[in-house]
Amino acid sequence: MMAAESSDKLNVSDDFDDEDGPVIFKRTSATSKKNQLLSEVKKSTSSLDGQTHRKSNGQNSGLQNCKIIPSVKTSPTKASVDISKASTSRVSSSNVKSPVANPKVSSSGDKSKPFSGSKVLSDVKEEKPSIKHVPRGNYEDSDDEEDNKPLSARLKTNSNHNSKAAPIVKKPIEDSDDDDDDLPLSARLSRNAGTSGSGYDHSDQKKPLLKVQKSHQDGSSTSIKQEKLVTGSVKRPLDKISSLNSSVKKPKLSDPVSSTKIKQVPVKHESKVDDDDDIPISQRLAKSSPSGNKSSSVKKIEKAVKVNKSGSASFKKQVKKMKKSGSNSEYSKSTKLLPSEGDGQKKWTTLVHNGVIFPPPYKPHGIKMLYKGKPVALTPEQEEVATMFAVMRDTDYMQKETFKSNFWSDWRKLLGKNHVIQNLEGCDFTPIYDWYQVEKEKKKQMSTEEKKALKEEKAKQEEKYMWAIVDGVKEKVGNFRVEPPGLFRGRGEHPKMGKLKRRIHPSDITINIGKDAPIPECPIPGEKWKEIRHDNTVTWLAFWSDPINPRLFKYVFLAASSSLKGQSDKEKYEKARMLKNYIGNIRAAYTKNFTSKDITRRQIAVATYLIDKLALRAGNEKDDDEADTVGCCTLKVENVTAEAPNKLQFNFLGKDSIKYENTVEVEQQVYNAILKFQEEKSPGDDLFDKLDTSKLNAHLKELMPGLTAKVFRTFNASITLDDMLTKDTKDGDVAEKIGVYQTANKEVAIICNHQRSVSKSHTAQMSRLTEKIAELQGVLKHLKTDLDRVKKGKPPLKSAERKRNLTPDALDKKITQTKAKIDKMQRDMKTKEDLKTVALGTSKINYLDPRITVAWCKRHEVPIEKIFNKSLLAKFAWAMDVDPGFRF
DNA sequence: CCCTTGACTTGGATTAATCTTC
DNA sequence: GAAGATTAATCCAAGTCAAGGG
Repeated sequence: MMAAESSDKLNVSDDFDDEDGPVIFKRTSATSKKNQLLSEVKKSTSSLDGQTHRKSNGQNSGLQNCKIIPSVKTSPTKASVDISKASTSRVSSSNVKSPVANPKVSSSGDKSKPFSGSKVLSDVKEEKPSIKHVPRGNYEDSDDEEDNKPLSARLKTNSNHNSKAAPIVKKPIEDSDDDDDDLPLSARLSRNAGTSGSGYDHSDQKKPLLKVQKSHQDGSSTSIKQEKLVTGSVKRPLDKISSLNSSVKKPKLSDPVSSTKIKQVPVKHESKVDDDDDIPISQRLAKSSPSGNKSSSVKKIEKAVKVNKSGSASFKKQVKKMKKSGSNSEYSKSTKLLPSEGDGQKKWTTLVHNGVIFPPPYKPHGIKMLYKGKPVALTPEQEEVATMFAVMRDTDYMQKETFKSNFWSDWRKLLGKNHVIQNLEGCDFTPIYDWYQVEKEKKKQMSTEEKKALKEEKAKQEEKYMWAIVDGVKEKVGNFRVEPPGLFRGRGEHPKMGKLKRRIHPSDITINIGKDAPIPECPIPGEKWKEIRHDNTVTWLAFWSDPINPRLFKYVFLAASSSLKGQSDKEKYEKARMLKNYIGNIRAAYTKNFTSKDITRRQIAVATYLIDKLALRAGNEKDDDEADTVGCCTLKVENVTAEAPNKLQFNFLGKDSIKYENTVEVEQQVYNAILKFQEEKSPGDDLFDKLDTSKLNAHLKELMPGLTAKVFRTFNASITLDDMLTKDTKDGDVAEKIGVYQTANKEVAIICNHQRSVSKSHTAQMSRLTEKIAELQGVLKHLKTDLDRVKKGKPPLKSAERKRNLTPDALDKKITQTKAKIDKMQRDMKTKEDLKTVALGTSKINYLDPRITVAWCKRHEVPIEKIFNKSLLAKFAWAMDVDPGFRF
């Protein structure tokens, strides 16, 4: 077997690896092309580049993409693309300007700090502004600058909305009265007045935010000079393009694609929704919705497709072939179809991959567990499950009755009714547990060489599953390993915890692959796949149904670094940025509805307010066989406690059963509305009884194309980061700047309630640090004494080990050093304590527009690697060449 | 509409790899 | 160089939201 396998492997890898043809970095979209072109050129140019670690295999174009891309190139593509949708906002705008800006900026940049910053900004903005359709155009600049307004001012504005807001505006606000609209709502109103429960104290953190009032300009100015260094030139195409593609997806209403079609849609909405007011804001605001769809043409047929260095001839050939036939024909076809159709749903043209890999079969260990003190022989199947349980002895699932009883019920099915083992209480798994500990120890004791060899062996086996070729580009596959059997570990009080998650076989798996691609060989001899599909409207490569909940599926997708994922990631952020242009009106609209007589409207208004201000999740309904957690729409009466005069105390379990505790000051009308919603209800009743996520999102969509509840979280997180970085970054060394970044990151994590459990060793670590500090303080004291004595001509105190005679100067220096060391330790200790329950990673991965970070790094000469690790760099390859002046 | 299905994003914990320290 | 700490990668559960069917 082994032999056979390995040989297979070899072949495969060969396939991927050979050739050398032009290395293709990206997939065939317009974007990628450009990148490719330039990549070579730029290579050494940009500093970023230099720093990034390039992968040897080249496949990871990501980094390389960062390079500069000639903006020019893009236009052609675009132009063609847009024809039909010329009207769409984003698209058109993008074509036009941006490229220009940079150069000038850089030149002026050096000196005039204050201004340079704004210049940069302006170009950036230009992107949007130019677009006529886009709601409110260039105000961004001003906005940015004004975020600094004192809280009070903002608050005021905010409240003002009531009166003024009323009519929804027809056009995108030119009057941007509230410049601070862009700010997260939280910033505007003093948020947590109270304290937050156990978690962390929100109040502290926010305050700083509010307080700061300096101007942003300095920040940007400095950055500018950098631009040259870093990027070298003007680019930005990526951005634009992205915007092009971005909104597309499932455009439905918003999809500008077919302008004709679209028109009708709006109308419909109007009548439907607003009663009092009139037209849905969205219509008014955005007359033409954004989104350009990437026309099929864009996709174009990349003939040149080759896998980077890999790809055996045969493989390659296949690919090529497919491409031709497939994409070409499709392409032409699609163009003819209705505009919207074409690519609308199409996610890829050719797709080649090798399927999935299965966990090894169970190897019985033969250790006998005890039942009522006596050894019991188990069949391998029974033993396997017993072992899963035995091994979990140290986890706290063992204290949960649900876990144990679910386990027992499933295990008993394997044992059979008449088995000697009649109950779990009589079972003693210790022998198995001990055996497992020994195995673990053995593994740990292996020499480094052995470990390495083992690792390599595994890598070799998996190599062929790690990659897929999508439209001719080699991309990493995210999770190609089928989940091994185990006991289900639900979070929180999950009713199904402890149930046996059975082994998955090939016959459970559906493979999705290109029509012309070879069907992956089933890795388990004698078995076969459940089904083969060729569905290019989805991105999954394989799926099986979840053994715990058969209504759900487990999918195999491409990795985050793939351009398919990157593209949608970018679209997500573009949508959130779009919200920035609508948020003023949205706030005005919901504020007005706080007092609507229509209770549904009022609930929608209040819910939207909470989502905006607190970044709550939407809150879909859940089944009884899931943990009982809530989001905004599913909040219960008991989850919100009113505290006169205008505070609300939230306390509930959110996603993953993470506790959300927060007390915030809210608009008086919101406070009143909540009281009203709670009237005559029991604690367990729904607070928003007239609402659910689909109604809420349907409403949001009327306010802005594509808007849904989750967009607010992205928006809130990213705008907060952008704002804090701009405000708080000062001149200083890199470490200080990174500190600013971390502070902002932490703020975002707190807003999003991203928590982590404190590590077991936390307390120990803290006390160790305390000890060390005390020790150093002792040293310091001695040094001081010595210094005094030396000055008086006396010899230092004996202390043998301690230094011999030192000059006063030397002692002085030592004292200073020691003090610094103590200081640093104390600071480290504080941040450690502060962050013990805060998870910074989640927001970095999912909520913070990487372009904010990249642009900031460029402006402030912070190496991007200090902020993004390798996988983040790969994931955010699409953001690397952002203009240094980029603002969210 | 409402409910179910399907597909994709988000998220904390676990595990593996790497860096620090004594 | 091993123990400890940190960080990165992996794992897989748990959300969000669109769409389809009745």
